[in-house]
Amino acid sequence: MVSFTEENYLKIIYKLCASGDNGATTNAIAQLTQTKPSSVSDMLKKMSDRQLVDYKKYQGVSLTEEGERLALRVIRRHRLWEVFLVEKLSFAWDEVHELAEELEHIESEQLIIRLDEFLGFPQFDPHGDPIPDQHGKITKVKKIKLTHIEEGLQYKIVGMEDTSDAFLQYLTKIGMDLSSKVTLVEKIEFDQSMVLNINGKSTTVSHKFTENVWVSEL
Amino acid sequence: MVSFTEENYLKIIYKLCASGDNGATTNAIAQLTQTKPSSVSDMLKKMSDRQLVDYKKYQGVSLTEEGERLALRVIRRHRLWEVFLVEKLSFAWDEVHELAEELEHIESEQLIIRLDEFLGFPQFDPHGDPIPDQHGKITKVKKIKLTHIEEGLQYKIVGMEDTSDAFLQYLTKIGMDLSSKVTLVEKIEFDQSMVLNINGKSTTVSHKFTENVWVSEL
DNA sequence: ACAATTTTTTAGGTTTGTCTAAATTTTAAT
DNA sequence: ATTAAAATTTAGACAAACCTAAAAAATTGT
Ligand SMILES: [Mn+2]
Ligand SMILES: [Mn+2]
Ligand SMILES: [Mn+2]
Ligand SMILES: [Mn+2]
Repeated sequence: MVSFTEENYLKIIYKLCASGDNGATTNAIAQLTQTKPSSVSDMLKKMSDRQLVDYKKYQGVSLTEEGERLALRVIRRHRLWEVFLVEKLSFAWDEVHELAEELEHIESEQLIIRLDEFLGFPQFDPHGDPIPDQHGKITKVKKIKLTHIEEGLQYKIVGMEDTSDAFLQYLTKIGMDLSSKVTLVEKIEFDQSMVLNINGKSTTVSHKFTENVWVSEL
Repeated sequence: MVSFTEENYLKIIYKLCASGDNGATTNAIAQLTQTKPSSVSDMLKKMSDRQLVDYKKYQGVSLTEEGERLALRVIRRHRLWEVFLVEKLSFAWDEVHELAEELEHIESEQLIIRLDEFLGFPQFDPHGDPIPDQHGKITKVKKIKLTHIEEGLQYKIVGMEDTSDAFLQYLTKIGMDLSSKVTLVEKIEFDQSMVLNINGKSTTVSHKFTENVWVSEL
């Protein structure tokens, strides 16, 4: 049996390891769990004893095979609940994260199998992130950061790096969402900001912004 | 903020007070929470400090107004989730209790409002129990125990006292469910067992059985 | 009324997950 | 190669919710 808290740690460690190539650091985990680094150290020791993570003092941490299996289960549940909330209960995509953060911990294989079926076996969540199947397998999509798009080509938004409410609300404000079509109008060398054409409308966005949006070529 | 555990206590105390007319006892609560009486004593003291219950040592316990408000919120959530699981995810009525026991603690007013709407504002849960509205108001139905039905009249099943899996499975086995139609064929004075006509089929049931089924006259 | 039994509470502990403050290790800067 | 700074871990505590064993209060039977 893996606790609520352990599930949150597993998910966070999974994500930190997936983005960077080396293990997750104590401080990074503390920030995402909203706890102190000392608490994280404690927890990592316990999870290491339980063989959920590979951990050597001062050396960062990564998931064991079992840990990764469990992490992917939580991610699957999180994203399926997000689809449910948006598709069935008509929540906006920027309102569902916190709720899914709780729902993901309901422990029942049957529940998730039936929810998946009820939703029509969705492949992606409302933020464009792939939903692992029952065996933890994820559909990989070829995607690049908005930062690196080229003039003359057409792109489709497929996901966001930052999924904070603030960011998602800003996206809504400038009329960008999943499957929006984008082309590069002009790249400003000075500060790497970009003038984009989003669904026909021209908008200027910062480098920080373009680093947080994933697109794929059409 | 009321914790997961407190919500379970509130619900249990509500139900114990609703059935019997005097307050809930420590032992009864311990049995339903699956804890020891000493743990219940501890918890009651804490909940009393927080003004969720009226509690005097050795005197049993009942809910304050605030406690009752919170209890009804949890009951509402529990029953709405049960409807969701049966109506939308096609679970059987005897499979949903444990799951709803977890889902009921997800904290979000909006979630429940939208779930209620999605389900079409149901009045009763899959076991025939009324669902409190947003303000905690419950639709009362005139109902009697199966034990007290009379010959010559027609009755409809409207709820169960015992909602354990064992009981619900037995009901399924003898072909009785919510809104089944029942008439009394014969009452055996010796042991108070009854021969019933359930949807046209004749079945004999014990006194213990009839004490656990609620019906209303048609 | 009084002893026996049952119910309830108190005392003292445990586990989980967190904290602050202090110590240690690693990394970065001279 | 030292030293300063940053990251991490340890030490010692705490709150929530539970436990067992023992004490106290309430109830029951005679
Ligand atoms: Mn979570
Ligand atoms: Mn998502
Ligand atoms: Mn519950
Ligand atoms: Mn029910």
